Amino acid sequence: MTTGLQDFLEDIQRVENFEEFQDATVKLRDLLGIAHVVYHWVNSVGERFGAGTYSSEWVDRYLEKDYLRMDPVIFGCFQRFTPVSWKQLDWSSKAAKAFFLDALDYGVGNQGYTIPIRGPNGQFALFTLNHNTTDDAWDQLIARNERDLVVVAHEFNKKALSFDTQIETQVAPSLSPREASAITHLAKGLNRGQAAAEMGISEHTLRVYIESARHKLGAMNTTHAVARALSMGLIIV
Amino acid sequence: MTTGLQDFLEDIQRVENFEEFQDATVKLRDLLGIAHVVYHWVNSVGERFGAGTYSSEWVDRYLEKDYLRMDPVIFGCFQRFTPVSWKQLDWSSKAAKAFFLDALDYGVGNQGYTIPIRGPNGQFALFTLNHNTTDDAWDQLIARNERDLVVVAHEFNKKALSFDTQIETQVAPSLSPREASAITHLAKGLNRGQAAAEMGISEHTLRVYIESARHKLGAMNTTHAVARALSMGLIIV
DNA sequence: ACCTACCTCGCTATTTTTGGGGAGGGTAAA
DNA sequence: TTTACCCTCCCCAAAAATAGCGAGGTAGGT
Repeated sequence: MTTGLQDFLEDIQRVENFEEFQDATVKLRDLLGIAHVVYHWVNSVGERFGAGTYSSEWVDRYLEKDYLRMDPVIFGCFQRFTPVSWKQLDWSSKAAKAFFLDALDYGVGNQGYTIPIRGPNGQFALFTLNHNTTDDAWDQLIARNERDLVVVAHEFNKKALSFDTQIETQVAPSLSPREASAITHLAKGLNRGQAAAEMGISEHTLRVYIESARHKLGAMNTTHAVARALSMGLIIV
Repeated sequence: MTTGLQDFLEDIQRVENFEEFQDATVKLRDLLGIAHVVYHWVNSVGERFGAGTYSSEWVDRYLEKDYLRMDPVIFGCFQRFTPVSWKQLDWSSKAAKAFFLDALDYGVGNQGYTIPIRGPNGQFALFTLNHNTTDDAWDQLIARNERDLVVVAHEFNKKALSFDTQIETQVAPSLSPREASAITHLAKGLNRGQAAAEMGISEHTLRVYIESARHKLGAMNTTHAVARALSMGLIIV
């Protein structure tokens, strides 16, 4: 490691509660000499957990305005695995522009670098660095720390997972092989008749699988069941 | 870095074609002194790309038997972000046991460590180390290299992405805001009436959004559209 | 031996979704 | 200015999915 990030990793591993987790984001921010460091996640039922150096006003506003659904950072990272610099993202929509200006108003810097993270049961988390500086300066900072930051992000996520017992308790229901196939075929776009033919069973039987899968998944209808199975990683389309 | 993995990272970055990519897996295997190193991915349309040291017989058999759909490694990693040792996975089902024995027959070692990777457009890739040894020896090897391996896996994935131009060309269709909301509500389990009420529009209008989203996504029905939108990361439930 | 979970098949009636066809007004880029 | 895409609303008939009831057999674990 080229910077003090190696030592910082040891620090993260010693973190034992939320306050220390929060402190770690502050420490990393100061270590890198930037404006903000933020870790936050959204799980499959929309619950949230986050820590970071954004002002609480900005966090509140973000939640209040449901920016989650128009934030290009969220959107872009949801589609990638690789870390992104914010300027690579698509800010062309009206909503995105308004969001960006609003963020600046609340003290968010113009440059950002976000590492997306995926976890169990559809966990989706982001680890973000933010600062107010020029493109060049930012690129250099990122290039210098790119590799280490991936590791740091992973360690943050590991810690966060260890806090939230819910992610353990909220265990994904297990589908039987036939249930999983049935749902998989539906997710591929087959209707019940086609799926039944594909599985070599009667449509009636297929329906029983769908129903029981629906109940296991706590879904209100087939579409919901497919969506839940997908985001819980129970099926692979 | 504690081993020669640092140097190996430089090697990966110099890789320029598939053969060199393949060679890199062999080199890493020898560097670590283990039986196998494998990188493979599955994208949202089920196409595959892989490189590694498994015998071609095993690869063929794996594809032929559609083990993809019962392999606990795939299944477990699909639900997690964190790397897993194979023995942490659930091998209790009949199918899983048979699969494991079959794998051993084809020269796959009893110990494994797999790092799941998520990419754009629902890309899902795995980076796997495999060996035939005791639990203790394996745990030690992993503990020694854990952190570096994450970085190595990322670099492999970055290279793989740079090869497959398809992942660039197969650009995810963009949904309009209303289309995205409509699909999101359906994915949450609302029916059309409820979704329309939620969005404050008539059910007829909602239907137009669903239809156009369906066409954009190339989906055969609503359930398919939701499934595609989800796996392409176009909506966040 | 019993219980549970899984797999398979059937019926009927109701509700929902889908596939066609329309129409008008707005915004934004070319 | 034209073109294109987005948002909004409407009707109708056919197809599909759902809710509710039923049945029986197999395999595994306590």
